[in-house]
Amino acid sequence: MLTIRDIAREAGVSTATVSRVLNDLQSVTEETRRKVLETVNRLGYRPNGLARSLSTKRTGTMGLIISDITNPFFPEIARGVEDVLNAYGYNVILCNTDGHAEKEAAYIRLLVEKRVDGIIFASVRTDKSDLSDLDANGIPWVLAGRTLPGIDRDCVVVDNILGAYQATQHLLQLGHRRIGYVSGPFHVSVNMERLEGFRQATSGYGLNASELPIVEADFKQAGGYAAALRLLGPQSDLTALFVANDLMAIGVLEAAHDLAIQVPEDLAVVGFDDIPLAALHTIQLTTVAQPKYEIGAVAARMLLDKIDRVNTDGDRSSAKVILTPKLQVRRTSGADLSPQIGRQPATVPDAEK
Amino acid sequence: MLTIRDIAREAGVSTATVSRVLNDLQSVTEETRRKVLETVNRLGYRPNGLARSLSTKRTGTMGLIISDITNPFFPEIARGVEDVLNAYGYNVILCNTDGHAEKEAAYIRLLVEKRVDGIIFASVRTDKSDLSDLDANGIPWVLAGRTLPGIDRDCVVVDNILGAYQATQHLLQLGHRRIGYVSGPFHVSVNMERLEGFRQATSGYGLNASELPIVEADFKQAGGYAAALRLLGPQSDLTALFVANDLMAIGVLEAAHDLAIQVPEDLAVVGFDDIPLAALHTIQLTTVAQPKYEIGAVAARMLLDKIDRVNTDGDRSSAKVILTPKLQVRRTSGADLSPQIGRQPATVPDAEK
DNA sequence: TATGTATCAGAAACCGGTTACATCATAGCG
DNA sequence: CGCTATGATGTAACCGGTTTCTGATACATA
Repeated sequence: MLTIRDIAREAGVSTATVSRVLNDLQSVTEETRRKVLETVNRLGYRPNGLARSLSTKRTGTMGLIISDITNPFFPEIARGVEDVLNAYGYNVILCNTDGHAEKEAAYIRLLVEKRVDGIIFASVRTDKSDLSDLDANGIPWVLAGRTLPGIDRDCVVVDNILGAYQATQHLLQLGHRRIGYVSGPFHVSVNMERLEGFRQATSGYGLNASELPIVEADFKQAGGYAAALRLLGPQSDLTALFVANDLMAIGVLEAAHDLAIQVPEDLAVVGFDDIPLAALHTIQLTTVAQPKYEIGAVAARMLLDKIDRVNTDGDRSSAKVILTPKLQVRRTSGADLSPQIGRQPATVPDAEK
Repeated sequence: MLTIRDIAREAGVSTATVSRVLNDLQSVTEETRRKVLETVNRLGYRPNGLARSLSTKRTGTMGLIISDITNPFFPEIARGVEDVLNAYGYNVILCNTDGHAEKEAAYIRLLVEKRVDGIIFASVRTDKSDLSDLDANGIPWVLAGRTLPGIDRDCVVVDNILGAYQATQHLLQLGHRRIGYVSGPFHVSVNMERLEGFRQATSGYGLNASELPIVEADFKQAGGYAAALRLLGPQSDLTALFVANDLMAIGVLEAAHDLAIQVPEDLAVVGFDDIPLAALHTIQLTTVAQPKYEIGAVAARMLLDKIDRVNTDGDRSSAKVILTPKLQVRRTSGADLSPQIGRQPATVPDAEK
C-alpha cells in the first residue's frame, strides 16, 4: 500500500507538502497542489488513518455502549447517535454488553486503547469511579437515557419518575386499585425511577405501594411473559399491570392471551418506551413514549460539545438535559377513546423519518 | 497520558522489554516481568492501540455495513456479527447507509483509511469494482444475506428464490390465483430473487406472472402501507399478497385494517424474513424465516477465516454458504391450522438466545 | 541597490508502539 | 580452561503520517 513518501517522490515534492495539500492547509501553489492531487488520484493513494491519528491525537471514532441492539428500544437511539456523529465525520463502534459489568469493563478497556474520541453510554453498569477513570484518561463521555447515582451532568434523560407517575395515575383514574408492577432489574437506575413514579402515584391515591405486587424481570419479552404468569395466577386479584418497558409488556400480552385473559377488559396493561410495534393496530399498547432518536441525537451533540470544550480547555462537563416523556393512550389500558369517532387514523409509525 | 517509555524508565528496563511483557512474548525473567507489571498497574498505563496497530498492521476493528439498524431485520444480524467478532477480540464499526450508494462509498473510504481488518456487507449498493478495490487494498470482505451479480464466493445467503417459491406456492395451494407482489427496490438483488421465485411458482400453475400486479416499494413499513393502498383499491380483484419483506407486510396489514379488509378472510398475506414481531399472537404473520443471527455469525466466521488465509497467503476467497429458508405458516395466510388442536403453544420469540 | 516581508517548500523531529539485531552473561561441554 | 549455545535484555530502526522550524525565493519599498 502506498505511503505519503511514495506520493512525495513521484510528485517531486516533500512529504510535508503532500500533507499540506491533503489537508488543504496554509499556502501551497496552485501548480504544486495540482501536481500532488494528480499523483494521488493517478496512483489511488489512501492516507493511513492510524498514522494520522497517532500524531494528531484524534481518531474520529466514538464508542456506543448499549445492552443489546436486538432490544427494539436501542436501534433508534443508535441511529440518532450515528446520524449526528457521522455528519461530523465520526464513526461509531457498537458495543453490546447485555448489561454485564465485566463485558462493559472489557469494552471500555478496548475503547480506551483504541483511543476513541468519546463514549456514549446508553446502558451502564460501571460506577462513577470507572467514569472518572475515563476523565483521567481524557476521554469524554455522556450518558444517554440513563443516569448514575451522584451524576447530574453530562447526560440526557427522560423524566422516568414523571412518566411512570402519569402512567400509573392513568390506571388509577380508570378505577384500578390492584395494580402490579413488572419490574426491570433492580440495579438498573431507570427501572428504580419508574418504580418510584409508580409508588408516588399509588401513594397519592392512598394505596400502600408495598402491598402491591412487584416482580423483577430482565427487560426482555420472555422475562415479561414469565413475570406475568407469576402475577396472574388463579388467585390473582390484579386488574392492571404497569410494565417497566414495552418489550416486557409485549410478553405480558402474550401471557395474557395464553391464559385466556382479555386485555383490556380483564386486565389493563401499560408499558414504557413506545417502541415501534406498540402502535400497530393489532397491539395498540398504551405506553409512555420516550423520544428515542432524539435521546441519541442529543447525546451525540452533547458529546461533540464536550470534545470541543476540552480542546478549548474550558469547563469539562455539560449540563443535564431532561426530556419529557408523553403518555400515549391506546387500547391496552381500556381508556374510553370514544371522543375520537370511529377508527383511529392510519398509523404509519416509521413515516416520519 | 503515559507511554511505554515512561514505564520502561520507571521500571528500569528498556521499552522492548516492556513490550515483551505486555504481549507475553519470548523469554522474560519472572523477576523483570513482575517488576514491569507492577509498574504498569501502579501507574495505570494503557498502551496506545494506534501506535500498536501502526506497526503491527492489525487494528482489531471490522466494518459492518447495513442499510438501517432500525429495520428489525438487521439488529439480529448485527448481533450475530458482533458476538462472533468480539469473541475474537475485534470491535465493530456500524455503518447505516440507508441504501444510498454515495453514503456507502463514503463509509468504505473511511473504513479503508481506518485500515479496518475486514468489512461485512449486509447491504450493498456498490458494484464489483469497488469490492476488487478493497481486494487491491488488501481488505478482506464478505457479503451477508446478499449477493452481487458476478459474485459467487465470499458470501452467506439464504436461497431467496426457493423461499419465495415456497411462499407463493403456499398461496397457490390455498386456491389463490390473483396474487400481487409488493416489491422492494428493483435494484436490490434479494428482491429480484424473491420476485423470480414468485414468477417461477405462478408460472408453474399456468399463470402469466406478467399479468399479476407488482408494486415497487422501499422495504419499509410506510412503503408497504402505501403499496397496499394502491393494490387494494375498490376495483381490485386480488385475494392474496406476497410481500418482499416483513416490515412492508406489517404495513400491508395496517392498510388492510384501515381499508376494512379482513385478513386472512378477504386477503391472505405472506411476508419474508420472520422478524421477531411476526410471531406475536396478535399478528401471526405467515412468512419465510431467515436465520438472521446465523447469517451474521457465519459471515463473521467466514471473514475471520479469510483474514487467516491472507496471512498464510493461501487462497484469498471463501466458498459461498447457502442457508435454507423455512416457510413459517401462521394466521395471515389463512391456511387451515386445525391439525394443531386449540391454541398455539406459547410463543416466546426471544427465549432462544 | 539594499532591505524588509510574505509566501512556498523542505528537513527532520515527533506521535508511541514493535521487532530485528546486537550485546552480554551464564551454563554446558569437551 | 576455553569455546559455544542459550537466554535475557538493550539499541535503534521502523510503521506512516503531521508539524515546527528554517531556508529560499519573489516582490514591494525606500
